[in-house]
Amino acid sequence: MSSPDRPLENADQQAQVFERVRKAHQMEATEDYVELIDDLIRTQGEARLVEVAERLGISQPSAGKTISRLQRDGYVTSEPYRSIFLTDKGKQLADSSRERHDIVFKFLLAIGVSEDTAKLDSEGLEHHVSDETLGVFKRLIKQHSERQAKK
Amino acid sequence: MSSPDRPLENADQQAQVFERVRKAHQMEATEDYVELIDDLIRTQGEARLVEVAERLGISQPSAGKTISRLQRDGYVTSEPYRSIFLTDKGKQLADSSRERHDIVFKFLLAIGVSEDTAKLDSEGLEHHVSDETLGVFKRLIKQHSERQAKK
DNA sequence: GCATAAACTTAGCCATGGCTAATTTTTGGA
DNA sequence: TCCAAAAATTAGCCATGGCTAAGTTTATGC
Ligand SMILES: [Mn+2]
Ligand SMILES: [Mn+2]
Ligand SMILES: [Mn+2]
Ligand SMILES: [Mn+2]
Repeated sequence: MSSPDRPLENADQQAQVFERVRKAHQMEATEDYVELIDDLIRTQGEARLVEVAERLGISQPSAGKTISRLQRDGYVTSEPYRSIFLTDKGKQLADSSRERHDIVFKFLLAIGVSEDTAKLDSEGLEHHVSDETLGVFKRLIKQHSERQAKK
Repeated sequence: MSSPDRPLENADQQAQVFERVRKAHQMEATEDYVELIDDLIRTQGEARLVEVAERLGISQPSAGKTISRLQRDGYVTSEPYRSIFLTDKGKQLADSSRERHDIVFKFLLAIGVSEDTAKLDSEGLEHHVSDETLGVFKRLIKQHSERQAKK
């Protein structure tokens, strides 16, 4: 019942792979928050903590603590009891995160995954896709839409 | 410079998406550890903490603490100063994790991603791929290998 | 305009997963 | 055999990201 013998790869190389995943996870909350805050500002005119917490499915104090960290790290500004604003740095990260998220989502649709599943999977996948892979995704999205147009 | 107006989705739905990502992250360390431990047992005859830590790129105490948790949760057994063994539950998780990891890796190769990037990306992506998406990946891997054979 | 409700903050708890320094146990070579 | 090196453990630190309970501020509706 054993799989084919994969020889172990070099230990250092493998360590670098795991290190990269840890780095991605470090940025994950930041990316999801700024993307969500930007969405709320666009559609509601402002981003309130209560709405951020509700959409993330966590408590207000939990969301508030992370917002404080984002402020500390220069992604957002916010005065006590007021709504949340993105800094330039935060807006830039929101834009690039949304773009990447959209590409992953559309790619999943293009290869035949359902809307619901694509929405679920892309929320986690987006943070682990390299630029190289993203480029391949974009190419296949384009091919798919061209195929659709021709039909 | 604004993107097309995406209306906000339902808050509850969105919360469920994020909740699913949090669940996936809860399992992530467990899956990576049991997969690695299984690889070490297959190729080295045993899994030593020193090797687990080296390959994850973390300190021995950090790896040891997580191994304790895996033991507490029934994935591994290990006596003090001895090597690490997988329980049936751990072996099953290792097998299914490796299988999923391999599918993601081979899928990336099939769509034209380089070996190095596929190795990097698949280590993070694997934990966020649903069964539905995995099925699509498998289909496309098969199509690709058939195309290769025909050529 | 005032009372109540909603929003937010504060305080304090917990688990996970990193770390270093110091100690203990095991192992292997002279 | 025994001693030094390697492996593992213990202790104690930290950041992140969850939580609840309780208090404060702001907004709302009568
Ligand atoms: Mn996103
Ligand atoms: Mn996300
Ligand atoms: Mn894996
Ligand atoms: Mn992994």
